[in-house]
Amino acid sequence: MGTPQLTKNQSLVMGALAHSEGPMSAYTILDKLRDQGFRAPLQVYRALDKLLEYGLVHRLESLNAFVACTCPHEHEHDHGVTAFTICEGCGQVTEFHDEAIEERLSALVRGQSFKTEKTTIEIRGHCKSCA
Amino acid sequence: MGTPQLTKNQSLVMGALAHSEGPMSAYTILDKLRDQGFRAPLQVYRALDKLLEYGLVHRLESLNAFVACTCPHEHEHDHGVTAFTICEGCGQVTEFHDEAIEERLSALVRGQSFKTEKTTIEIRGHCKSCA
DNA sequence: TTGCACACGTTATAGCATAACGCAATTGAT
DNA sequence: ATCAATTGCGTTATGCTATAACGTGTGCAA
Ligand SMILES: [Zn+2]
Ligand SMILES: [Zn+2]
Ligand SMILES: [Zn+2]
Ligand SMILES: [Zn+2]
Repeated sequence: MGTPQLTKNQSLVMGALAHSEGPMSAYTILDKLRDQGFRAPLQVYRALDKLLEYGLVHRLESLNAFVACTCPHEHEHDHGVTAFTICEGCGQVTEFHDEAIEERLSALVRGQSFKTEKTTIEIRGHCKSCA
Repeated sequence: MGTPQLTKNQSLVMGALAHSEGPMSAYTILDKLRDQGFRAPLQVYRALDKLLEYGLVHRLESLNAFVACTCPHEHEHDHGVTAFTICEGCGQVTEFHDEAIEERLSALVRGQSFKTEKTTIEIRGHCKSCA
């Protein structure tokens, strides 16, 4: 299955994230959308749940925040393991993917007979400009 | 250098984590330590900050929880990148380290001229018993 | 003695996330 | 068409996670 038509709330949240420079918390999104009628956190969280499910948005666990997916290709397939660099200086987040890491992690985890459902890789530090 | 003598609060928090089967949130730790005189979250968070700094404890970003480090060796050196498998069924957390992943990530990040300060790798899924 | 660093205690507040209720619109049988 | 199931939506209330800001006491060095 691909991505279904987004509902109004989902589109608004997606738009807010897509036009944002960096990651946003759910409450920041809420504040951005008050003028479009948003009143309560659940409106944001429910939209985010769907967008995460569709793979249009990623959650940054170490930030309790969300970013629009920056994958170039269409979102009609699982894009395996996603990793992020997160600059503590300017807040810039860069998404990247790597087969080698994915396979190495997969092998290690197989050794534990562990069944992976979701992998989080987040690298905090400073980007080139903020070094 | 190395790990200084722990204060009373730090020892209590460390003990609670070391004797726990799985990860604990700061508030769960607080509840476990009420009988030893803990009254407020900050008592826990301040101790955790130090224990994290000394490398005796790890924070699980995807759980907002903490675990005692299970590294076999002494804690007198940085143990590079730490990764975890986290079972959604039984809560079991397994810490592991891998040079190959560390170097691959390091190379990828160097390509962005990014300076790493902290790396988070957490794999959620189900362990052998909970498959 | 004075100043500093550090741990500690307490109260209050900020920030993140979900439970539980009810309603409305959609879909897809029967 | 009708009914049931699903899904999205709005609202209120609540719970969980983390830190700000203040003051105290202790140990140690200048
Ligand atoms: Zn992506
Ligand atoms: Zn930067
Ligand atoms: Zn460790
Ligand atoms: Zn398990």
